[in-house]
Amino acid sequence: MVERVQAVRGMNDILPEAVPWWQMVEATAREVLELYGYREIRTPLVEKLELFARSIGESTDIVEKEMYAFADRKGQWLALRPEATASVVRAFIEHNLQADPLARKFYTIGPMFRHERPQKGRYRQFHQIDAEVFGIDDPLLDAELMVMLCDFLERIGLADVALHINSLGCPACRPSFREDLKRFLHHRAPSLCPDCDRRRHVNPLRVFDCKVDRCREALTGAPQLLDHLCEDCARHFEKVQSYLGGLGVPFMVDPRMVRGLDYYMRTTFEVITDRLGAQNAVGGGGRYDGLMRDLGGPDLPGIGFAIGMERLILLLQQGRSLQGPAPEVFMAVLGEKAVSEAFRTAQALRRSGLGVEMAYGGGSLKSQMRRADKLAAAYVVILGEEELQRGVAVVRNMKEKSQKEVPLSGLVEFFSRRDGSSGGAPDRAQEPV
RNA sequence: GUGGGUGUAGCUCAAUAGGUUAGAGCACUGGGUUGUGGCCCCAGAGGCUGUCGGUUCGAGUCCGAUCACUCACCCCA
Repeated sequence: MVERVQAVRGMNDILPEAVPWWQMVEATAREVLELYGYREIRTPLVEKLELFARSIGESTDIVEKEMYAFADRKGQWLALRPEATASVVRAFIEHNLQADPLARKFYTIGPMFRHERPQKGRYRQFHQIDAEVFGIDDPLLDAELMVMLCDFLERIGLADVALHINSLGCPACRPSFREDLKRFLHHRAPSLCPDCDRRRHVNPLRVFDCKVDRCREALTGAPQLLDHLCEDCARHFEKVQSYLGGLGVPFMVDPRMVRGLDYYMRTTFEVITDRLGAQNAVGGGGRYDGLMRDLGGPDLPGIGFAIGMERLILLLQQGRSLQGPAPEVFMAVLGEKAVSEAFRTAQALRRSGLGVEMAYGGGSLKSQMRRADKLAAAYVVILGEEELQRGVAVVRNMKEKSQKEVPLSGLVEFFSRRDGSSGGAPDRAQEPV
């Protein structure tokens, strides 16, 4: 037997059955984000490796061991994007978009790549909905961004998720806190897990979200980031909270939430679920005011988030199904002579805007009816030689189980008259059978 | 990268302590009066038991390797 080529590990096919979910999520994302003034931008999947090393951080796991990096035919180091922010910032700088007063809020939807061991909710090619805003440091925007995220999640029908927020401080206050924390961790070093013992040198803040009990205990009495915020950061964070509170958006301050990309500062946030096993973050983001400058652009503040579409859809699918498009009309044909006329009729109906499926290869009327039923067609148009001679067709309403004869020349009109209510793809989530 | 679990029909699963021709449900195809769907009944098709090697008279079953899937660590969306 011939050996079969399989898909690359961790990279999934999205089959027609699942596509309605993806389309629903994407359409809702576009609708909601544009309501808040975001405009779509599309950047390449491949960038120079350097872009990610400089933005995400050389010592982060993503850059150190998870990137799909390769040299092209001319020896230039490239990488498949592991996230979207760096690319959007790059594009903003490259096209000098700060000159365009309309270009401040962006979104992009597409695949990202990280070479991790796949597991539930974590794949090597995965998809994100990503939003970024440049040039606004008003805490009102931080709040609006989170409100928008919650608004979106609510509209697609995701209820039981929690918004966690934190502030990571800024270059004015974080370094001194970092030193305090380092000193503290130095004393507790013997009781830390090996990972954290390493982390306390490289990225001490990350010790906070270690899940090992030992480490959690060792951290009691540790200096708190939120107590060390400078005046500006403290005021900023306070305003964010008060704006959120003002709209009645439930949130939780989580001082342990530290994010894994180096560029984050001040406001960070995550949307958490307890229904996805280990991968509990459905979406997350934060402020990155120094990033654009570090990438050689103007010194503009930035903030953004990313939503993991696979995780989102896993949650939405739990116990529910979403129906795909069904044809309005199924053309059933009897006898060779009727085929051409049926084909012509189907084409005329399609041009009038109806979805039409045909009985290819003929078969008994019974089998054709069965197929129409499986496809969930609203109507079956039956054309046999007998009807053909009289210039009519039988139109059967599958739901009503009623049928009548309609002149072939009047078919398009017949369907256009009852258009509006019956037409269109059913797009509603349904309970399982 | 590290550990655990699982690979039998398109899907979900069976197959007594190794023992003849590997079964069932769903799905699929055809039929149950001539040209009418869902329910029901009948029939049919569909598998080198992930792959390679080993033990044995004999392997779906035991052993090893490999690949894949899966869960967890790690990391993150």
